[in-house]
Amino acid sequence: MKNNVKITRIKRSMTQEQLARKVGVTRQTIGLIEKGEYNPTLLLCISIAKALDKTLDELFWEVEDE
Amino acid sequence: MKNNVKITRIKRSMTQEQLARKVGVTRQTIGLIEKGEYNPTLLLCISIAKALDKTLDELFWEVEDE
DNA sequence: TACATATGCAATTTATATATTACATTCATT
DNA sequence: AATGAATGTAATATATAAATTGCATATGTA
Repeated sequence: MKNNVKITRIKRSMTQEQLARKVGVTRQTIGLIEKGEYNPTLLLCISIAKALDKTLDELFWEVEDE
Repeated sequence: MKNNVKITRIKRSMTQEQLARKVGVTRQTIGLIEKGEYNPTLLLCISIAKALDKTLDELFWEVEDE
């Protein structure tokens, strides 16, 4: 479950902590999602996408394998 | 959490049961997701999208409110 | 009418996403 | 080298996605 969260967050000059707070989850949750060994819920994916000004597809669609 | 699963499934002439089987979940899970009062995981959303030949955005992105 | 198919829905159980707490590591800066 | 900020990671607890079972309802059709 690879995704583009980490690279996009860094481009936005945000820390995991900042993204987590904006999205309303803990830093650890963001870290695990970025690591790709996690299966977040749809609402969380949508929140992350909006926080990073991206769409679901841009962050989570056919990033690799799957 | 509205989405376009139901309308797309019907266009494809599939039953909830058929979609559920193709995706590997139960009919009830599909029913609840279509009803929109459910928060499926990303992997399930991706499976549903592929089963219906759509992308995440087409099924789950800014369908309404949010 | 009677029967089959598709769907809605509710209760309970199970699996897992997420929170919480805590500590280790990396890296930049002083 | 020492300090602090950012991140990795692990154990346990809690919330909730999803499974399971079962029954009700609607609708088409023989």
